[in-house]
Amino acid sequence: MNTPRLNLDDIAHKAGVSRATVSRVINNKGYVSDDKRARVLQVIEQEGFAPNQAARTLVTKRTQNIGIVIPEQIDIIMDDGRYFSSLLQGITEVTYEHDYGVVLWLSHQSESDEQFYKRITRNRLTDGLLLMSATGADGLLEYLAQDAATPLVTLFEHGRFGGQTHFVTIDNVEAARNAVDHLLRLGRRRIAVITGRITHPDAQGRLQGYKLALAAAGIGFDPQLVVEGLYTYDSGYEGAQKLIGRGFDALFAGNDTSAVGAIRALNEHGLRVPEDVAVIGFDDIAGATSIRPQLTTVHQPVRQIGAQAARLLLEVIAERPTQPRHILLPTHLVVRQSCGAELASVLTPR
Amino acid sequence: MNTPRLNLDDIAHKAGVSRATVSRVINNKGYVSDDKRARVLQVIEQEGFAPNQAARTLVTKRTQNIGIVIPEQIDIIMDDGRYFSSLLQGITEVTYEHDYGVVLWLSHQSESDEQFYKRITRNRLTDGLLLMSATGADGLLEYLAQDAATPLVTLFEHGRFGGQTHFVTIDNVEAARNAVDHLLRLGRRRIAVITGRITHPDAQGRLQGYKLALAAAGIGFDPQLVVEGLYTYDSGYEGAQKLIGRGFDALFAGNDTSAVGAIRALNEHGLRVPEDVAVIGFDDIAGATSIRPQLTTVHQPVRQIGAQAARLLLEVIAERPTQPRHILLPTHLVVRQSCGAELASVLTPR
DNA sequence: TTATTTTCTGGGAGCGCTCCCAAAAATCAT
DNA sequence: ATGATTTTTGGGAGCGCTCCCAGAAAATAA
Repeated sequence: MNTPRLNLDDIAHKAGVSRATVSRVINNKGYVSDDKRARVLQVIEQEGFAPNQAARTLVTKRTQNIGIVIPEQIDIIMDDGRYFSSLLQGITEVTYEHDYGVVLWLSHQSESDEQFYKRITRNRLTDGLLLMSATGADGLLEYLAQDAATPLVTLFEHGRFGGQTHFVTIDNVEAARNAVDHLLRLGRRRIAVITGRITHPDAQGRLQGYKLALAAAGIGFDPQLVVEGLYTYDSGYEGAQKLIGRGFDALFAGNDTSAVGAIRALNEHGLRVPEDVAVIGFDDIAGATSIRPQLTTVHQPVRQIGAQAARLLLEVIAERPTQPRHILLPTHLVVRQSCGAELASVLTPR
Repeated sequence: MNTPRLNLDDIAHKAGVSRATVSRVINNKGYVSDDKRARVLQVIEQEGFAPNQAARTLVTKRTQNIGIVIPEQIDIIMDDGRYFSSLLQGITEVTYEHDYGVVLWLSHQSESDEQFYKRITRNRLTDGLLLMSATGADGLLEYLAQDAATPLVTLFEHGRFGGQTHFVTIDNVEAARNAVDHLLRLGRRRIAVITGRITHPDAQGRLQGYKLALAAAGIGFDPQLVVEGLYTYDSGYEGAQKLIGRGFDALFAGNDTSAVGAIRALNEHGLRVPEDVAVIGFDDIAGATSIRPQLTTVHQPVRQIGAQAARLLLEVIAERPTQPRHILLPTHLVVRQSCGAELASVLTPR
């Protein structure tokens, strides 16, 4: 039915050389004379030949694939469409360069972490895995992290197994320090925070950055101004409600979604943003520009995170390092309206 | 370094049978006595054995993978984060059941349609492809559609090669008919439309549904009330501007994004939504509930679209039908505020 | 020149599986 | 009982590749 595909022997025959020589040319290793190489390359080009990946995998034990593991609880993807596509673009940008394929693993409602883990792992379709961060995927991470045979890089630092795996994340401390610093420079002095779940390294880092900024400005830390949230709209809304009455002129939210919730609560209590309360969020989700006031927020270099993670994974696959590698990427503050920079006399450009 | 994985012979040996018998058990074909089958299954279970996929692929020529092809111009994904993840969940729901893997192909800025096509096609990592709809991916589709060796299903009907490929889409005619009918039942009589690019089957179908609804209500079709848009915010904004002055009391937008743009324009001209103009969008994007008034819109069964597409692809892989198969999925109208149903006396429940 | 090293080449084995085929065992028909 | 069928089993070939190894050819040294 289908024309059978050519194989190495066919190419070898057409080029008047042996199968082994063709293999050497394709893999660019071992000795092969210039004229034969040229001849082989020409035949390959002309026939549009590509070696059979399955046969290659069978002997080399390498699939030239990485897997992206997406636990069902893909919270952040839900918030922002561009997030996932940017990440994917970053990842494939690198896999493309290195001629790797990408396979996707989504967990399925009906399966346990263990089943999911086995499904991913058994068929050996991949040389390594990229685990998308998701709260609630701890069980899965545990399986994955303990399986030394499967190179693993996580996107963002993960709760329990945090430091033990390779990961790429953003510099949360610095990002938060910067954001809070911005508020301070705008003259705000009572800065409240709605954090993420505080067991999470991200949330911890952001809180620490907040403290550092205050300390640098000689302002005491007031635990009354810190509320733990969940990165959800509702937790932002409720967090702001708790804070009202404690007296604050600025709010640093753990993420944009909770910032939006908080702004809603503030407005309902007659507090204007940014006049009465300056607000800064985190993530720079797509919706950040469509709410009023437009949200000042910390922009994450999502595409680069993906690219770096892929790059790191390929390194791990090649080098099998024993020490965990961690990459921190810088963020930048996107100043819009909610921080009140436009109102203030002291402006921080850029 | 790594413990070598077990192979069929190992399992055969442990179970006291031959390799061929183990294969028969695993693939559930051919004769094998009950006791041997049981013995083999037990050993497989106990050893956590899974056959080497590469070796299987090598001989069967089947990869047990489908590919999802995502052209760079992933417009709709950008609009709505839930869209892509829902689609993916639908797809993987089916591949999971049928024990298929999913590999991802994103096009890369620097490569031509032809290069992308070859990259996807050469390595033969997949048994078939799912092409994500994207305006501007016509060139790619052309390559793919002409390659009879690669089973292809497109998500939504695609412009030029429209009917020639297998596809899954929604019933645009019916959806639009329904939406316009809703407006009519609310007493609106002058219903304007901002379409998508009219060369696109989706847009054509929606326009046709509009006409059918008008005809059924005995209302003449006024070409003055039809404006071609591009599914973008700006085109919605501009489309509404063009319409203003032509006299209309309702607007059916080609999608939510352009509906939002249109509402903006209407408001700027002092027209209230829904009091002066009732608006209905299409897609039910995540943001539809966060704008004011909340958008009445046509909800697409995204997850089902993904699932059906995957199912169809598996069928095509198995049966290689010569006639193109088309699946139309029903939509439903989500009544919120922008259509003014709350104001009207005549209400259509559901 | 011959001996030695370096470069180049092809044949063979084997990765782990499926599938074909022939033979053995069990079942049925006569 | 005997032969004809049906069920069950294992061995062998081969999918297309990489890699090892032995030998040929070319380059260099003596």
